[in-house]
Amino acid sequence: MASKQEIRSEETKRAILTAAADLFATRGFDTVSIREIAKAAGCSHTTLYIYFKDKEALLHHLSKEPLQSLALQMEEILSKLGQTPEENLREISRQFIHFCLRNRTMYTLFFMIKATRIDVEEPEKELQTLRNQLFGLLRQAVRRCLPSDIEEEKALAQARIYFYTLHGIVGTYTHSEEPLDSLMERLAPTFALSIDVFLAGSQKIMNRE
Amino acid sequence: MASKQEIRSEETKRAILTAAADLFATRGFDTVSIREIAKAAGCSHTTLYIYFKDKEALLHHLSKEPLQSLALQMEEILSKLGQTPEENLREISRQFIHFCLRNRTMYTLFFMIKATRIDVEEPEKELQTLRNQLFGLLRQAVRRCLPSDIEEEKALAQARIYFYTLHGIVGTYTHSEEPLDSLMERLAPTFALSIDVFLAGSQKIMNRE
Amino acid sequence: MASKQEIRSEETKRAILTAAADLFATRGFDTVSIREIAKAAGCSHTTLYIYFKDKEALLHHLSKEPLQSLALQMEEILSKLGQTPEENLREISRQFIHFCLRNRTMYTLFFMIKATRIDVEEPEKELQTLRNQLFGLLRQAVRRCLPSDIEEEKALAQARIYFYTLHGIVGTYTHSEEPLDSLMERLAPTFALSIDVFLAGSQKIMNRE
Amino acid sequence: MASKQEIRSEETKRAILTAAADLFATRGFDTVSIREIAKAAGCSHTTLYIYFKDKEALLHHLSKEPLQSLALQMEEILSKLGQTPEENLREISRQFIHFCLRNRTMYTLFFMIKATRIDVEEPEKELQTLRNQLFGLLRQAVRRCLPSDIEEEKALAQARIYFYTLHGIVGTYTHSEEPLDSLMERLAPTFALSIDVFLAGSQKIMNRE
DNA sequence: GATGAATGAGTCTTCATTCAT
DNA sequence: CATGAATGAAGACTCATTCAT
Repeated sequence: MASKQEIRSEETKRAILTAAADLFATRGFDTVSIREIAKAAGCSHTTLYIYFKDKEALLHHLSKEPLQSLALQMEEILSKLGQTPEENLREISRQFIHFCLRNRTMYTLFFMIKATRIDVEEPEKELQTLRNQLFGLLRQAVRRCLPSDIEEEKALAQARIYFYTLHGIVGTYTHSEEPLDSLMERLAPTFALSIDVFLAGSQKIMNRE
Repeated sequence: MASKQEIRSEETKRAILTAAADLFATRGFDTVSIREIAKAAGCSHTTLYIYFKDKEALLHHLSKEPLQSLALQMEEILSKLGQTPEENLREISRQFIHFCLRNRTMYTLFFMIKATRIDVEEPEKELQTLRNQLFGLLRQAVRRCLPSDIEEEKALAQARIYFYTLHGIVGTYTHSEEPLDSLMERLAPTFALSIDVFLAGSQKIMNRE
Repeated sequence: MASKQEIRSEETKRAILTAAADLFATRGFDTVSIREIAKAAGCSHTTLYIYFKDKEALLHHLSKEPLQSLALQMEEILSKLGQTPEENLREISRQFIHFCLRNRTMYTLFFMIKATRIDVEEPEKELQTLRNQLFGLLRQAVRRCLPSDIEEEKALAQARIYFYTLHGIVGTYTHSEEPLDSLMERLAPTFALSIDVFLAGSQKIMNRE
Repeated sequence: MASKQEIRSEETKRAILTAAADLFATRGFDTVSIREIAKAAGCSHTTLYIYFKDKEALLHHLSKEPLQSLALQMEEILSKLGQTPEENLREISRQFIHFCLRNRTMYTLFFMIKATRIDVEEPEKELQTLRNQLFGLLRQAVRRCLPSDIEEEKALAQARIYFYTLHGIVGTYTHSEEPLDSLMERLAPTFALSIDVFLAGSQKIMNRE
């Protein structure tokens, strides 16, 4: 069905994406040149421009898919029945952290990139939307672990604190050279503990007031 | 004692450092060009090379002093009498966060730069040492808030969790364009709350076990 | 006779030529890329190479036809009976100017391109020949308006002067963005006047001597 | 007085300008690359950017001076006493043609460049002004040769026709490879004759009406 | 006959850095 | 001590063109 050409094309595109993901992840967006990506992908740098209008277009393409699948997974977890909200938050956190560490640059790009500029075009807007969606989901997960009668303001503060924890964890290891598996094995308990500490502290303080 | 020349020389050097600090802080290390620094410092770009071997050397030089003074301040706080360990940790956290947000680029450079590579020369080693020292102080401050009989391993985990919170806070706002003052006014309570949540959660969990 | 394939092929070729003529005329030879032409012609850019060796080959091909038809028209006018030589020259001038302004790029290419280099291949030679033919016709038209007994040298000088006028008119408006129709409406009288001035002046001077 | 450095700098700048003028003149603005200019000037292409912000800046710089001096010369001639208007126009024409052929690209650039766009910045405006000034001077010179009581409209038409002649002359030989001197020697009489034809014709027609 | 894939040469431009003064 | 001059390496990107299908 798919002609040889189409296959080859698909391969090249995939090679570029893989190479770019890899390089962006290890070295950051700005530092990596298009020629490097091309070389890593085993093609000429001009070929890159056939598939992606821009270095930035490449980035957007690269980020959209994983982020969407992450959002999907998160929604799934959120809608699981038979879990306490706390278990739910733990699972969602675990998964979020794992995702971010597996897609290191993505992380930098998704969460640290300068907040929405107004003059940005479509593709960037799309990303921004996805980002907001993800944050919304996390916030929801946190909200459920808090007493339902607290003020919205306070819930927001707790969500922020939770984000700090996530961001802190991910940020700490984003630039580490340790492979993902070894990292997770070594620190997964600590990450889990982080969430537990947050939950315990958060609930104690909410009740205290 | 200091000849006129020496004074002038010192002035130029200082001008360069000030300009560089300013520019790095507002626009980031990579984005700022050496010529810009020189222009801002009111001297030729070649002059820069008289005082600093490198753009990077400039950065190292730039970071040393503030970091040292930070360490000093932290030590001071740590050695304060008449404070509970918790009050102590709150104060030290406040100060650390403030410092990091005031020296945004510095922060990125000090804390996110790839952990000590072996092939690195002197100046970077020095930074690394400072960095370790700072982390040691923070760790101490956390340790004091925990029951004194817990295993070292567990204390370390709590210190890590505390770091995550700090790193998360700082990382979240490092790239924000909001001026420091407005930022602090708006979020200082949330930052404080973060520490409280950590403390409450940490202690609850330590006792539970 | 012509198979379906041949017809289709012919259509594609025509589409390319039309598109190219259009683009060259409105935007100039250098500015237009081969991919643009292909897109405008509704085919792949590689297809272009089937029909034309080169971007330049395309141009030559493109110029040949209109130039030939121009030559034809000019010959027709020249052979008209019942016109004074002056009326003849006026008509031929009008037509020449109109042609040149309708085919702006062509003009640049036909009349301003560096005179025959020796190392040039066939197609360019052909163009050169056409060009010479056209000039010959114009020269003839001028010659007829002059006293028949003047030296050849002097007639040549007058022909040159006439060319200058034509070239000047066309050159002045070749790069104008004004549409052909509006341009002609606005300036046709001036163009006609130019020829009249030339004729009047030329004859006065020829007689004076 | 001028330090060695300043001299060298001046030399380089001059070399660049000379090379650029040369290349632009022979090959046109768009076709010439900055690297070529640099190579011809015997310096690195980056050096070029020290002296000129842009390829276009280079062009503007290149054009300003000669155009100004041309304007000056023309004004001088215009204000000469003891000449008939006709002699005046002849002299001014001679000089204008000579200038344009000596500064071939300049010519293309000054007279054929797309008429004032509104969004253009300072330097281009300056050029535009100069250009207009030159045209004004020529127009004046023509005006004086015409009966003083004719309508402005008609005078303008004559000025246009005169421009066509000039433009035609210059345009015809701009791309010629013949050296200026030989060219002038060969054709100066024809050029002079062109003006005479224009004058004779123009006056005859003006009187006839 | 027609096409998508791929490329190398080339465009302008910026930057950190060195050298002679 | 300080500087202007000059450079090479590198950046993103475009284009005409060829090859295998």
